[in-house]
Amino acid sequence: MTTHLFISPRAQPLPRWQHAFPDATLAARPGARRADVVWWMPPQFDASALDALIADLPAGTPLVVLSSEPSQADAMQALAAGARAYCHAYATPAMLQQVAVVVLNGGLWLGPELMSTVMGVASKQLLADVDPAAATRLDALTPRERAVAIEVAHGATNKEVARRLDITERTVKAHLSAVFEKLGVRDRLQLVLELKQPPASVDRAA
Amino acid sequence: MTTHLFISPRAQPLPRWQHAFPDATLAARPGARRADVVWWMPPQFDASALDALIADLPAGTPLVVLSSEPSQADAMQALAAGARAYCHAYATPAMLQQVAVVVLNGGLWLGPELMSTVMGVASKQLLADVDPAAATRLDALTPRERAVAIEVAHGATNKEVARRLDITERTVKAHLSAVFEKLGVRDRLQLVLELKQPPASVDRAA
DNA sequence: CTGCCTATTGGACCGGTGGACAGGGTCGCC
DNA sequence: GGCGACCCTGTCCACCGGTCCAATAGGCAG
Repeated sequence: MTTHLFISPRAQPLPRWQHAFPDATLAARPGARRADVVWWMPPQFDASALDALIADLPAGTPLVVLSSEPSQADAMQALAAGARAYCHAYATPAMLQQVAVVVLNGGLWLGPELMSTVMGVASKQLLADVDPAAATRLDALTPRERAVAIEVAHGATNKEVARRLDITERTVKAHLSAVFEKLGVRDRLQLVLELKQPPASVDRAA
Repeated sequence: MTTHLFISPRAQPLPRWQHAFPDATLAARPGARRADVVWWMPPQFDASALDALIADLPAGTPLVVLSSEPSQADAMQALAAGARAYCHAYATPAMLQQVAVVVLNGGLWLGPELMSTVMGVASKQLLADVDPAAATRLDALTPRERAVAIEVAHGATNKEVARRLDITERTVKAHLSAVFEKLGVRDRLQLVLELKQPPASVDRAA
């Protein structure tokens, strides 16, 4: 049985929530509650509150952000913070259940329009970003090392990498040390510079 | 009953496919077949073939791209073309079923690593549209702050910056804190990314 | 003169980082 | 079976990075 936790300042859960998930619990404020899916409906969108909420959630717990007035900007902030879905608070029970199914199975749910916007931008960016120079130098690395290197190249801390790759921070360090060694850089910052610089000029050509 | 169509050049379906979806049909070549979910496993990744395949699919039919050797670059191309999921061809039947559930409910399935990569990049890009703070540049800084920022952007440590500018390491920290604050970044790594990833212009008109 | 900004520095504090020891496991290859 | 990769985890420790608490001093606008 999957458990659902709705976090909302409102006194009563929306009827459609109960309709969709009769056994769901409701909390007025975020807490270190455990649940299979956490639904968050803030009175008004607050990025920092969302960050704090996600930080407190057990790793891997999917968060769905609900909004009575969805906006693209809010959705983006929600996704940036790590939410796995963003949808209308007054969506039909059937749709809420669909969303739950998606996030419970490791998916991302955004609704058609947002989805296409996100995918368009993301794929364009990543195609231009990961493909070119990086590949040539990264192929000396093992797949796992490469994954860590790419995360770091995007600015992630060890803790964040660990969370995203679902490994220990210690393991991240291990891979990272190997990466530094293989690429001949002294720290993560040099790694970023190495991967961002086009391969053209190898400055120690002297 | 949901119908599954596997498109693969191989003569026999993989056992795990049959295990996951006993009623699935197999086709060697793309065609205008109808199905609730289409799974495509190309002998090797081919972006144009993928485009053609998606064009022939009934609108709204989710496509899952399978790969026996997943790569981030291929995944990006698949997503750009409109695939709704990208996963390992030898994933467990349970995972394949999860993927099916996700895409059938309007979700996107990428696996944890790719997912975080995509979301990170996409949200950063889209937020830049919405949040002008992130687009702020060096001209908002005082001359001294700018000098420090540039040194750091070249990969210098605080100690190195201090030596080059002939000031105390402590002072470097002070300037840096101001820089972080003004540019809205959390640390030197984000600063480097901000300065390396230049144009604030997001050509999202398309 | 009175703020206000800028540049500079000090000390204390804490979390992030990277190296140096460890070890555990799986897999494929000889 | 051994041997070497790759992946994952652990502890200890020195160092770096960033923030918070200050303080001093010059320039500039009101």
